[in-house]
Amino acid sequence: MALSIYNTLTRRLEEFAPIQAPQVGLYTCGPTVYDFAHIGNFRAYIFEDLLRRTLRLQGFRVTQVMNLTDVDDKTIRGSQAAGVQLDDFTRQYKEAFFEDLRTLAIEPAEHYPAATAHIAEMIALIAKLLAKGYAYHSEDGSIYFSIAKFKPYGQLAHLDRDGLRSGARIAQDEYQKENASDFALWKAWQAADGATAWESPWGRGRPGWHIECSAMSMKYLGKSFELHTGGVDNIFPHHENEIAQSEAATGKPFVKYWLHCAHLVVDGRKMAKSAGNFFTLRDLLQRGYTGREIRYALLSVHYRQVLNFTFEALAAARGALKRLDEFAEKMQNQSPPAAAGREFQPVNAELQSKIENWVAGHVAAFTRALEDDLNTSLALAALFDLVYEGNKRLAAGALTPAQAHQALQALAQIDRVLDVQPGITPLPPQTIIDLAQARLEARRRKDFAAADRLRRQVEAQGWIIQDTAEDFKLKRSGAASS
RNA sequence: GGCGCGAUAGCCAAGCGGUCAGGCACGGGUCUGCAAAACCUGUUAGACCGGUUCAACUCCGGUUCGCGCCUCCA
Repeated sequence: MALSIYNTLTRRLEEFAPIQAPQVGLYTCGPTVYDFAHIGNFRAYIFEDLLRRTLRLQGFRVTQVMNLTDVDDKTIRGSQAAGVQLDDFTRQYKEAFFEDLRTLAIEPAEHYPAATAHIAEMIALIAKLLAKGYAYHSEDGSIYFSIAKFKPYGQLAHLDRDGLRSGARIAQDEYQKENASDFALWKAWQAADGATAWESPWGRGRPGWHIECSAMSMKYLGKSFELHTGGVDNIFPHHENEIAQSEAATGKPFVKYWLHCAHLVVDGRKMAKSAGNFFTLRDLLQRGYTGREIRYALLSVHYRQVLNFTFEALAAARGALKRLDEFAEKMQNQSPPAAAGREFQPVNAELQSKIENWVAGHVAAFTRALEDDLNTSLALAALFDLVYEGNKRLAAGALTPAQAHQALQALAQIDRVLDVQPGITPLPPQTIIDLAQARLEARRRKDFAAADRLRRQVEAQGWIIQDTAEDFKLKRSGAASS
């Protein structure tokens, strides 16, 4: 089965077919680096990570580009408020962004072009649009794109010009434009811009927002490429304008598949600083949640569904991961010693085929779910079916070491996409180990009162003792995670 | 007004015209000194009104409610 994805352009589920397999160009709209990114942003980046990993699993060679918007109204305003140069202001948020990506196990893209490093490319693109008659000068020296000149305008958002006009807000600089829906390619310098300005053939100024994505995506991925993604709010006007600029300039189709993820709400309401339900990744880490828990929570809902982010959902993610961790550990303990290092020898061909039937079936179901427009909810169900069946066999004493090893390999395969790293349990501090050891000794003396007291001490510090036949295991409890 | 999305059990969340989604939480049981984990087992569904059909949570129409976008918010 092939990968099918929902294309915003056609509003249909389509089979994914690259322009020139196995190469795939993927442009993902990145952050505006004026503040720490919030979990809504990360929902989009995790969706893009999922897409990227799924494509790679399918054997495609992905070249991903994620832009960094480091010049716009907000970054300029922020740098001025902070009293520092624009570069210095945005640098700290760029660094924070990459740190957050690592926390969430988001695979790095191949390119992270910054807008300020591509002014020349943008100027060249604008010059081309002027030369072809798609753009015009306004009185103040800005350059606007004329949507009236680009007939297919509205194809992505499925808006017609009447629809645009009737509901459009009145832009402050509307009097500068021929049409209220025209958008800026180049903004003439204003006093509010301070020192932030570049020379252009049309005087000092700075680029409009949309032009950076056209210029940079085509620079790194070519005039036509496969995939372009972002949040649903980007459909209009940002992506619509990108199409207009790019196709007007090149005369070629810009992007084959447009994918957009739905928004995230918190407690059923739109996330807003004023509503007190606004969270950055850092806020959540401070509250004791881990990157993998947040990653799991964001991954567990289909990308085109509005995701209701709650602390209850994070608790559920923690519980689900615990189940995966326990499973991975059991399978490790049951695996043949040799399997840790190298390939083991299956007992015989008949056994081998049985193993593949039950383990591989779940992996196939997982893959099939992803191929169905990245249906992670369904994919996770397949994963937990594997867990359930493995546990059941183990409890029945019917799980051979070879099968346990197969289950582990399946888990590893699935985790190439999920990357929640099941089975990696943190080492307890020595004080906890000492307490648990003391309890074991009390238990062996049958001094259960002392043993229970020691157990409670360990639990108070966020650890759980699990007795085994020989000694004990230590697990983090959900209550006091870090 | 325009474009679009949704309503499934205590919470989160899928597929499917008839047959177990899955996770979290909760009840009972097995196991355990007690636990934990695991297994067995149980409880709570398809907003509302019509229609199509032998059969609708699933298809069609309508109603209600909620949400997103409509010029620089992922």
